[in-house]
Amino acid sequence: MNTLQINRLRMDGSPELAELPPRERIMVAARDLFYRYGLHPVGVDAIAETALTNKMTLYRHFKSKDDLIVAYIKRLADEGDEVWERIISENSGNPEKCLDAWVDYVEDVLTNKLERGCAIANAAVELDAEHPARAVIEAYKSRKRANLVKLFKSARYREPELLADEVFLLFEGARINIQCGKKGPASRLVRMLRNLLAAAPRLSASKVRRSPTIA
Amino acid sequence: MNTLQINRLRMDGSPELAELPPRERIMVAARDLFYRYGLHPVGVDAIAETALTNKMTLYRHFKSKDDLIVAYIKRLADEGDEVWERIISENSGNPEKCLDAWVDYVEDVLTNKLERGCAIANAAVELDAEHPARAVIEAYKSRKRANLVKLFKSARYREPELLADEVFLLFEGARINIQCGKKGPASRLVRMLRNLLAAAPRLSASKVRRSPTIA
DNA sequence: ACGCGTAGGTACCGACCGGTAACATCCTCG
DNA sequence: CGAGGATGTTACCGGTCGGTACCTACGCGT
Repeated sequence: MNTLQINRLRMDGSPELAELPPRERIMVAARDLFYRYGLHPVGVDAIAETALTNKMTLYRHFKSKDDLIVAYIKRLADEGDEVWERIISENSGNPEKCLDAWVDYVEDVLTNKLERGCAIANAAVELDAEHPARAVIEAYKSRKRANLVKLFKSARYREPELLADEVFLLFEGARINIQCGKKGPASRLVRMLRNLLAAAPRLSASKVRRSPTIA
Repeated sequence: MNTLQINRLRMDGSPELAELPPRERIMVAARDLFYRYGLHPVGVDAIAETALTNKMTLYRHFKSKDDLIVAYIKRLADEGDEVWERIISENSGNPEKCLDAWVDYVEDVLTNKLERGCAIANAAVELDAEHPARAVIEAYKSRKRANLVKLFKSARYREPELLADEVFLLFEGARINIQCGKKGPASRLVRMLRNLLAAAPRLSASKVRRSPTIA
């Protein structure tokens, strides 16, 4: 369709893109197009054009479209990890602040007008069971869940594993459900999350010498 | 014996598939292929062939692939509604039994070896915002959530809307997350669900004359 | 000045896809 | 029996897709 035109409009306003090295431009373009339109509908030509280059250059940096998809997923996973690390470091590992910051982040994600679900989960829906990107996806998702467990432990929740499962599934559910209507349960997740985290039972802090940190 | 298994049996030996009318054969084939491989990767030729017919007959019953996709989604939605109605009717609208039966159904779904998430949610991931099937999808998902609210109300939960949102998102999250690894939080959803439903506060039953029913 | 690696541009290939035309066949019902 | 409608079969069209060959042009270090 007019995929290219729509996207070129949006990319025009970014003067920095033209100054990035070709491989990076391709990554940026792929990230944008794959997320907005899905993996299958977006062709390599469209990515190359959006990246202000051509298909040949794309194939000099990625040996196939599948290879580019793997790189795309890895990039997403890296960015997700960075977001988490930033949340931890910006709050000096203080569990309460981290919790608040993470919920704020969730709120940001869910209220984003362009939200179309978790790009990684969406990719999992589109990719068949044998695709090399699946390993990256599974590792990432289990890492995310482990991060929550660690945070809940440091916040001294009584059942950090259970709480992590719950919070994780709620978030995942919200991100998939938002694609089935913006006014559904997803729009109420943040409130649920704050209530849940406030109400979940914790260990008493009486025996703690110093305030625990997650980092 | 849930619907998935029933349907898989129908596909496996496919003894009766050959005796179905062409349009129905196409619907069965589309249902199987679309779910297993996604909307985009499955071509109309493949569907026709699986349906023991050809592309021409397919196009005599559906004016386009998109039209077939809409019919596919509608069929899924109808089947989902039927599952719910069966749960209600088979338990005579008794809220407690309905709750148990629904959780059992969830367990069936999540432990099915072929589980690849909610077919309707997966379709939402693959379809762009203007696709005619989206209306069907949104209506279905909001109906599912409404069903839960009604059930929780009749079971006299204190906050049926909140609980419905929570349970709904947990289930949705589990079905998407199972595609990112079978050993993740999704595998523990059923236990979470039973605990949640057992622990959630209810209204006292003192003033109730007769046992309430959902139907 | 030179050479070399990287990038841009164009043209092309074979495969596949959604969709259609035209025709043969079969079943049913009058 | 005969006619009409639904189905099967083949071939085809135009477009797109992933991927490649080939050549040019620029930049950079020596």
